[in-house]
Amino acid sequence: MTNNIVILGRDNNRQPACQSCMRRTHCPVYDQQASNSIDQLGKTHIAPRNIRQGQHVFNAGDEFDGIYMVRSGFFKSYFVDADGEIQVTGFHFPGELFGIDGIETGQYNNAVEALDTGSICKIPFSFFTDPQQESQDCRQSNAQKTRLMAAMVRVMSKAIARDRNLIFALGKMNAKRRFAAFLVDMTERMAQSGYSANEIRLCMGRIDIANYLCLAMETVSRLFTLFQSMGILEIKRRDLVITDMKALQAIVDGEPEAMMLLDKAS
Amino acid sequence: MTNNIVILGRDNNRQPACQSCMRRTHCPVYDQQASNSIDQLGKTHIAPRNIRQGQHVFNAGDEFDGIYMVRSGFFKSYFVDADGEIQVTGFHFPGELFGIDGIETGQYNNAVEALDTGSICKIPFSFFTDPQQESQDCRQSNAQKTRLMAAMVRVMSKAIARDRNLIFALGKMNAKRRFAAFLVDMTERMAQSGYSANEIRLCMGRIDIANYLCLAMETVSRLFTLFQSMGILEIKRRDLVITDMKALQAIVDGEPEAMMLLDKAS
DNA sequence: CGCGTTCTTGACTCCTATCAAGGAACGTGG
DNA sequence: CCACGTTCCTTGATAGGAGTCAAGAACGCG
Repeated sequence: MTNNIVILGRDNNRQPACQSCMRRTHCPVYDQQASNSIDQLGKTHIAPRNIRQGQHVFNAGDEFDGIYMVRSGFFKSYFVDADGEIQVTGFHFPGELFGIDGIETGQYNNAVEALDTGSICKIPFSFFTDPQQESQDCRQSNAQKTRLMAAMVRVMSKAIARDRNLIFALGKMNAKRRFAAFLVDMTERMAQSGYSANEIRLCMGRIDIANYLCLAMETVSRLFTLFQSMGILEIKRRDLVITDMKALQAIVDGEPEAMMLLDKAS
Repeated sequence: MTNNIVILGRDNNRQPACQSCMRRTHCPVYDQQASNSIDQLGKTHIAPRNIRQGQHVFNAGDEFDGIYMVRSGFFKSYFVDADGEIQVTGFHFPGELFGIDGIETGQYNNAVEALDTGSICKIPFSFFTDPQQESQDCRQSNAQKTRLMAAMVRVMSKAIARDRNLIFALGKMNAKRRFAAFLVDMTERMAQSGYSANEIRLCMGRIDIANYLCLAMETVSRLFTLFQSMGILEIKRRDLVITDMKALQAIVDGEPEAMMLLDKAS
């Protein structure tokens, strides 16, 4: 059951998976400028892997051996603290990368679990450390290594920026604002992944949302109800429609009028 | 007043600053294996700069042009949010690096301010992007670039790990535990910087501590008093002596007995 | 010494967690 | 198709932790 790797497009000998990948524009390996080296990469290394709901891409403590890209489906990262409690550290949408943490320690710090059926690509660590094996020419190797390293720095930089936002949210925002910020983040990233921004199906349950935002599940539920009563959104189980994005953004920005309205509605 | 750059050791023509730097073992530029290339670096680029209390190393929004190492003194990072409120994002001790954030956006996201008089080294961004200018040989250039990139990845990785800890602290710890974790972190890093671990002089005021931990200043003050009444520490203004490190660690770990004692003492 | 800054302490309020119960959706098996 | 159990979600009542407001104390500096 653990070995469910499927190499798409191999049986019928089509072009390598990378060429036809919907997410190639976001991929640090795929380079539009130099498509022939990519062919080689695509053929030799990048094989999508299908994952079913609840299955783990990797567990915390597993040896670090590359970063991953989401081709389809939704994933969550979490770790288990000393007390044995789960802490959700992020959600991953199609086109996004994960698994960069732990490059320093040599093992992943988080577990990553599929929220529904999806598929992912692994970019092996060897791509970053010894791209020489792909090309013996020093100059070309150098360029490629630099490009991949730059990609990695970009991923880490984004991770840092995202973490900083979360720190700010956890520390300085109250529950309402934090929740609003979460919704805006979700809609923006859904839109970036090619979905509708206003009408989305949340891929995670209330418990995961609450855990991620460091709130009680009941609080999250109440906030959905409150926002709905204010005409900001419509929620039915996991189906979400944002009806007043402007108001939502005003809450995120902490605009006094918006907060007043919120307090009155409570 | 802004141009207070001092190039140490230039007037009397001694060996380059890097060679005699107390913090060279922590420096990503200084490489024990290849000292001759370092000589070159030290002579051409790395010049310590003195900073007085309250002065800024850089401001948020300044163009990113390198990362910094603390040679002496203490610094704090902070940014100003949309509401105009300050958020302290970290403290920097001798031997530590800062300024890595914003490499992606091309400008620093945080301002960094000296908490007392100190000195810093800037490692110019060009070191990371074009080390060719240091050596024309492709192979050597490649090796050097890889080393520096690896160093940068290491710094970013550490920043991510530190941020994750803070996220966990903000989200899942109550004020007492968070405060205890802060004290442990401070003592550990002071020890790493070569100071005593038990007896330290806090380089920042209550307001900065409170802001960093996302607590009210009054709460921080009360916690000092509480911990002192329990015999865990002695505090007099900014002079701190940890008298029971074991108990402090027990609070950080959230051990039930320790928390019980805390609640009773409140 | 007087003044401003920094820190401490007290009283009170409010936000959010917790505890508890009920309701709605979903899968499964009869 | 319905009964059933399970999971997920909602809603209400209560309590506690940390923030806020306010006043006073200690320290440093001119």
